[in-house]
Amino acid sequence: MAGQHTLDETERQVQARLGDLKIDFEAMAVTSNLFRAANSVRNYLERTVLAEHDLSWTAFVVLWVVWIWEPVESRVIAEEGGFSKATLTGVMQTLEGRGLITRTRSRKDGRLVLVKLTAKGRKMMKQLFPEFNKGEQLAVADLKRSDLGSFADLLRAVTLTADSQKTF
Amino acid sequence: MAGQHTLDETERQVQARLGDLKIDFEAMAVTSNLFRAANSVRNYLERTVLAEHDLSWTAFVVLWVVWIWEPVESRVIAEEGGFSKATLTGVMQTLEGRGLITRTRSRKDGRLVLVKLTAKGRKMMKQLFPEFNKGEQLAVADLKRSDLGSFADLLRAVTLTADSQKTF
DNA sequence: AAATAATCGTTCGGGTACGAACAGTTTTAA
DNA sequence: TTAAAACTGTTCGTACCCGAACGATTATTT
Repeated sequence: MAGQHTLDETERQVQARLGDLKIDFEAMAVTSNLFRAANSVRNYLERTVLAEHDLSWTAFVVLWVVWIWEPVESRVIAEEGGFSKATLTGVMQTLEGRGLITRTRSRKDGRLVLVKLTAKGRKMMKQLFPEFNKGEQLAVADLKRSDLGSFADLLRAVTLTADSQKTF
Repeated sequence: MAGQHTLDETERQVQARLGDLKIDFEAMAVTSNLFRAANSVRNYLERTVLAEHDLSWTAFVVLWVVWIWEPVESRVIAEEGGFSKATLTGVMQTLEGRGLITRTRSRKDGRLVLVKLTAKGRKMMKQLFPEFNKGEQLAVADLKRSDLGSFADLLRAVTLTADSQKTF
């Protein structure tokens, strides 16, 4: 994954293909490294912690959100997890089939579906999350501890900016 | 996407479910915001720039790598783009069907497949990439320009750390 | 109260996404 | 040089992943 080409070389190639068109290479470096980093951490966690429990990334995110906020409506899970309602339906069918969550239609509002963990699901998360957090710790292990706060702030700022562009 | 729950509230809920088990909340904040940010930027770019050209995220990444480094071997594209060879095969079949790339077996090494853009593919990228870069610019528009360099460095460090954990 | 609009979760179709198994090619060992 | 090992890209099976269209429910308008 860690590209074998240098940043300089890449910039030269881009410029060669675009003539003297102005490109913002700093923005490009940030976003491309953002995707690389997210991909690497995700792959690492999927192949280690999550694989042991036979969970996909999205399945884990769903379980996590439900674990923290149950009972919780489907739309909240989708919004909190950053994927579509369509995706969520499929993943929840899998999780329900494995006996990790339950879905019940809300009595107050017939449009809503309330999601909860089963006892089995709660037991899994209680064991799984500390392992997952160990993996998160490893992923940032080479960073200066004092940088973590501002790093998270920068990431939050990017999220806010991108999300605000959503509706235009 | 931007979670409606505060960070403090989330931490309290996690701790309530784990008793006094030690959790690294700083690492958690970094990684969860990393995924949020990557997701938001990706969704934004997919819905705007890429949708206009009817391209998926991965399809764009493939085109980009080929555009810069053609002729390039399949394995390099997969490594550079951060996805599996199996995924790549499917995406390239789509792109070949749309007449954007060509695949030819290497004469020097019969195992390799060399990928190039067609004239149509090159024309598309020449128009598309500047638009894409405009989107990247927007995604980091609210950040201080002077922070971009160290931000990219932090992201690179996370990638290196996570990738080095890959083989254990 | 009746028509209209908004919201929610599901379904559908097509395109990723991955690990594992595979066949073909090249390299290495013996 | 022949057998074993390593490597590359494809196929297979299963599970996401999304936008669009849909039916059901609730809210808003008039």
